[in-house]
Amino acid sequence: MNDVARAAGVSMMTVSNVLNDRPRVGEETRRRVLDVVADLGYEVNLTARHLRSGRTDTVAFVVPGFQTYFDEIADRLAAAFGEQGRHLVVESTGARPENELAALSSVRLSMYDGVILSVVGLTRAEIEGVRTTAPLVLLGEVEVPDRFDHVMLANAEGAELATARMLATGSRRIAVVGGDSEGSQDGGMAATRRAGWVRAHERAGLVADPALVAPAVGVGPEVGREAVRHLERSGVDYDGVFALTDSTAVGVLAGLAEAGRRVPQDVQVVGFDNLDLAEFTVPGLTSVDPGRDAVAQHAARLLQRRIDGATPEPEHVVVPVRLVERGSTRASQGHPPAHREPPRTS
Amino acid sequence: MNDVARAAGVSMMTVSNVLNDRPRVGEETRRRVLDVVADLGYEVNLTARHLRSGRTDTVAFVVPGFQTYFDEIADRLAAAFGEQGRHLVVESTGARPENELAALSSVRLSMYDGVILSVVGLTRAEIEGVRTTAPLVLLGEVEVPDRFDHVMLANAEGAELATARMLATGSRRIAVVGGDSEGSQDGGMAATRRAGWVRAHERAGLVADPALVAPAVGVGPEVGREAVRHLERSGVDYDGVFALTDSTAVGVLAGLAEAGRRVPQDVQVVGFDNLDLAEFTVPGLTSVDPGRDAVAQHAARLLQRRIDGATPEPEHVVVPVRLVERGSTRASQGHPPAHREPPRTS
DNA sequence: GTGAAAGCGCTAACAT
DNA sequence: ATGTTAGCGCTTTCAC
Repeated sequence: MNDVARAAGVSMMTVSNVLNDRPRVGEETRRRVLDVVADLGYEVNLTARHLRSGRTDTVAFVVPGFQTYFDEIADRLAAAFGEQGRHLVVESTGARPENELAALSSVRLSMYDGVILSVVGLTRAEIEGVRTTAPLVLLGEVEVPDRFDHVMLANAEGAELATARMLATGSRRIAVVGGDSEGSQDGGMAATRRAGWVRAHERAGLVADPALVAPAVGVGPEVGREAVRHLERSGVDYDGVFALTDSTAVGVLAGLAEAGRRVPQDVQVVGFDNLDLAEFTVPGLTSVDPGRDAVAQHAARLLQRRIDGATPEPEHVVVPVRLVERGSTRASQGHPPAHREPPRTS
Repeated sequence: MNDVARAAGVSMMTVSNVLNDRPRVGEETRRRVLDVVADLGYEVNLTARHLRSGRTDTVAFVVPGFQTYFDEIADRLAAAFGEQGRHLVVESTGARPENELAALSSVRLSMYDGVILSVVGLTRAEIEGVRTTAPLVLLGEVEVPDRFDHVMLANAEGAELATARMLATGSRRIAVVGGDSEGSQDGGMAATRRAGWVRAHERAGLVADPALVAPAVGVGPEVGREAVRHLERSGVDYDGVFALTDSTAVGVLAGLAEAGRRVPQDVQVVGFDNLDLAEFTVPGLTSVDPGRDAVAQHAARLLQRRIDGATPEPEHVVVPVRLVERGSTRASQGHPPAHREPPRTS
């Protein structure tokens, strides 16, 4: 930068001003500086800028693993922050609580203008211990202390919706399949969604059979297929499956196919997340849509206001869910649902 | 850090030495410093360290989009670099060439100890213009100048393998479905894989029908489903589909299901990438396995030696592929294939 | 509209 | 084994 300044016959300060599009620079000076910059191929050192100004123009999205669900959110976040000239980087904790905690340390936080952390493994107490004033938004289906901004899904409601839907079209033995991410704590996503499954039964005057809860760890398709295999082996009677995530549901569909069960005639299936993929399974997967757009939008908004330096009341957003119906559930009689997609035509 | 030094009664340099696990510090001094650090809750400023030392302990993986294919590579890269105490961050270019170029600018490169860039949209000429000595490894199915390290797949061979497999079990009208990522250049992945499809026909003494090439842009499932719909509408005869990516193949399977075509009896399907998902489609998807482990391993290795400061001859690695057979292709007679997975049992 | 001085927090190099 | 000096490249502050 010194070189540029000298070559342009100005001070470093003027070069800095030009490069940052600051107003009080003469038009001619600006041209000259830019020419020299182009000539010399000069590029600012972002690290030095960061050290001096505290700004990185980069936001981190820290996820438990590189997965489709987070991909779809990351895309939206990247778009939101891109509009304001900020970069998004994605980091993975590998679902290890110690890495989640590390992401909350000032060390890592200081690398970014702000951080959006998807929490799965930390206890409330561990989060409680976090001392930071850096812009931070928590995402995820766990309890977090009041003083943090937090975006989560209406998990219980979604699970209830999914279960009720299958009950409404005749299923009476609905298995719950799937668990939490590996390394996650109790009281997280799985427990909450299972509670929704129970409540749907209660509301219908039925009793959910605990034998139909497949204990499992993990959110991937292996979990779904294994659970179905287990159900088949154990000879338990079932005519519906609520998969805690779409990814698991994909495994459930594979398991049912290999067992020769027809979907939805013999067994109805509903997932949770409404991944883009849900439209392309065979049959199409009825799924709880968590409003990913809303999740990303809220997260971006909450982080933005922290970055802007405001210290508002922390917000705890619960994003509403809806059910998107596809071929893995039987057509419901009478009142057509709001969001059934048009039937596929050849 | 100054505070820590003072409180511990030592100089900043000693604190720095302790924090960096450098050898020449007395055991007692080390204890005392660490105590004070814990007491004061001091944490190093990574930016300052970076500015001074030039080291960030962070490596970037720049991808065209947050997608399953790259997720699976990112996981492996994160593991590889994690072992050496480096962080991996993933950035997306949105498949926009200008962003790929930006990732290659010194500005961005200087943020990281090294960068692995997955190229889809840049022309050879554009890459040629890149002047950088920063540790950089290029990934992807495009031509790149000799002076860069580059890891790519055996695309043509894989496509040939896929096509030949369907020819061997009776398909004679094999459609090619899928395109390049949006924003990518000609001569990339799609062209190369289509060439493999042609060559497989030639080797079998057959002629590939250009009418069976579905012109398409994009690598997602929509592309696959739309292509099948188009084939059906146009009344073209076909009894096999080579999908350029597994993601597209998933859409193909959905399209075939909605058209009432049985897989593999009426139409065989082979994909490319062997995503984890391929094991869970209905039926299971026969797919070309690009050796993701090898891709990640080579990329990590090549980047590592650059980071280590070596300036070796650039390497151009072509990772070999193999075919993993599942239910979307008919059983081959006679010589059983090396990699057919065990049949699913209930 | 432009420049000079100061310093962000750390570490390399060289003392001691 | 520990301390001193200097400076990484930029921007903030204040003066002109």
